[in-house]
Amino acid sequence: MRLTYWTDYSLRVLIFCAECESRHNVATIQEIADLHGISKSHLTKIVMTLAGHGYLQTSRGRGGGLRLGRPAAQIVLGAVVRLTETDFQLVECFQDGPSLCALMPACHLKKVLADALEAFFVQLDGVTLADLMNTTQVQRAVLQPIEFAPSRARTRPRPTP
Amino acid sequence: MRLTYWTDYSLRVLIFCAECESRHNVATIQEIADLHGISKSHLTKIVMTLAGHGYLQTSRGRGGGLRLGRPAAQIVLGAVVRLTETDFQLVECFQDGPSLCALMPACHLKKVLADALEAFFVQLDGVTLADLMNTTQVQRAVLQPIEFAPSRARTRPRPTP
DNA sequence: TTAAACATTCATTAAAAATGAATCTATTAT
DNA sequence: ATAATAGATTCATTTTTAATGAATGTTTAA
Repeated sequence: MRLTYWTDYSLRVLIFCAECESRHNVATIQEIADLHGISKSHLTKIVMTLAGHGYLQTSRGRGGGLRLGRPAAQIVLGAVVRLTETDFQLVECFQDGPSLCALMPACHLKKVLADALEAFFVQLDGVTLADLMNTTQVQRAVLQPIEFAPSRARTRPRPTP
Repeated sequence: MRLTYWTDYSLRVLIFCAECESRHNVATIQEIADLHGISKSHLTKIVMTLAGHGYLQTSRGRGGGLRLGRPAAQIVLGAVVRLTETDFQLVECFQDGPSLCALMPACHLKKVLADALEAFFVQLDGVTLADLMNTTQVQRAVLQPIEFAPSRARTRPRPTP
């Protein structure tokens, strides 16, 4: 039960751009990539997805860069996550088509889990990018990237059952 | 944003056992494995985890098998999923220790996502195994495994962004 | 006209989940 | 007793897919 780093970075890009926006600045892919210690080309793909759906406006050439495609207050987190995350098949029975699980179409599990997932998004739908920015600390982080982001710790500990 | 098949099968085992329970039967790992087309040894590990936490009682030897460790009405889905799913790090900033994301500890993202996750579980905490069994269709599926479970379709389509 | 910055394509790596083979141990029906 | 049944354990492997970067192309403004 994770979100992907794709989604993670998508959100970070938006947060970064929202802060730049408030300073009437443009952000660049390079500087965001540097801030988080990932490659420009990888982050570009993430940016392109966001731009393709109107969350960002990009401009090329000198002085180019990224700005929000709409006001931060109109960027709903639930919508972003639904976009960047592509796989919501919580369990097998979420799949369309002929039932794969031998218990299907018997049990209520699918509906129960779908409701839970819905509750997850209802919560996120109540938050906009602007809500995330109500702190001066973000500003500081964007203004002065204090330390280079260390290499990610990717270990997912699985406690012995 | 998936649950693991580990969790999926865990739930199926409980559903199966709940149905057997209502018929004063014991289930065996072998028959559940056969029903879903997976190996006995793999399913055994899943069963052992559930048994180790009191959700199942196992008995060896002839006539042995599985029964619920407590009444179905007392088995809360949220608790089961919290047990079987081991990784709830939605995004990197969920990690303990020194902040990895350069925006930390600035933004509210962690709290927002944690709230959404909480909403997910609140929903699941409102459902018990017994709630899943309120259908005669489950009974039928357990009684007459009509067709052998086909090999799983594991493809996760990722729509081109 | 050059440097900056977005854009695209291709290939690779790494992390984890998913899974099974083989084997051991306990229990009970005969 | 003992053979058959069924859970329990260990070890290794396979699959999947996310994560990532190299290399290269295209646009635009200074």
